[in-house]
Amino acid sequence: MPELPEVETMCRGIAPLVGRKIVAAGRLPCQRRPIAVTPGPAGWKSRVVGQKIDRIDRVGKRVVIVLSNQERIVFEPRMTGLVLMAEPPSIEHLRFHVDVSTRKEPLQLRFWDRRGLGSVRLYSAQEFESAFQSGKIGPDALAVSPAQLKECFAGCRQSIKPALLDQKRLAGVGNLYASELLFSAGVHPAIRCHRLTDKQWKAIHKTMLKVLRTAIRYEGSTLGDGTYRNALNKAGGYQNKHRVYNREGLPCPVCTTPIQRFVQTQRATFYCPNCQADALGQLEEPTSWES
DNA sequence: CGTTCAACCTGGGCGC
DNA sequence: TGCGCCCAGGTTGAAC
Repeated sequence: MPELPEVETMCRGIAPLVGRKIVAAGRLPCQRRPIAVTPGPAGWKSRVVGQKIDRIDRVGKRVVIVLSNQERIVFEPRMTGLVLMAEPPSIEHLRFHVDVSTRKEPLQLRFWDRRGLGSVRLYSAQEFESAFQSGKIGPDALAVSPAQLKECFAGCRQSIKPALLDQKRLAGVGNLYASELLFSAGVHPAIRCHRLTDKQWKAIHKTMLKVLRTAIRYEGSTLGDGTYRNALNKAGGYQNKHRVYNREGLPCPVCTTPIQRFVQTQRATFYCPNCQADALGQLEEPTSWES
């Protein structure tokens, strides 16, 4: 679930931890398969306890805790992981925690993950540098200029929607926001990158920033299963603003044409066949993306 | 090299 | 009520 807006909300939610000192860290006993923690919990204590939290960064869809010794704790929520300071939705899915000291009362930083596809990893400064250097992950979706955005997809012949999900090209956009931003840009999700006009790239850039920033303001999207929560275990609000995602058959908010759903590289895509029509004839294979 | 697909997991929703 | 199947915000690595 968590895409850029949700992960950004997690980062902002745990900002009160900055400047405080870690007093304990470890994987909690869990009846489920334990979350992937690298290195093993035993190796954590000597490297983490006593360190101050200098800063909290976001790298694409990951939360990065920067410690005073320059090591990094990286939370990768994947589909259902949550970074919490509040009580978790259910205790049996709580798989990792860090206790952080404070003058008044202790705070806890927890990683909760229902499906357990996420991970927690501790990196040395050097390991972090090489793991997230350019080439391994693209520039952040909120930080690119229109020209840089186009450059991210230079030479790409893939359809735009699945291409937007490629974190090596551009970091942060996921399945939900890809559909939403292409709708706002009026661009058909199956048009191949190399056929997009400069005007369309500019529209994609503009609507990408707008959609992501607005979603951050609403603290992300909590879908029907209610899994996504901010750091204080509160649901987001952007799901009420979705214009095409999960709205198959419902009227387009602009033209009332029924929203359509189809599958691209195993992921659901939602779009309006009227607002995102192939007006410029850029779809070379008109039937390949159907059904 | 690009793309396709199964796999990693849990649980909600649906049809029968 | 229950069972089986399909679906889900992401990512990886193997197989074409």
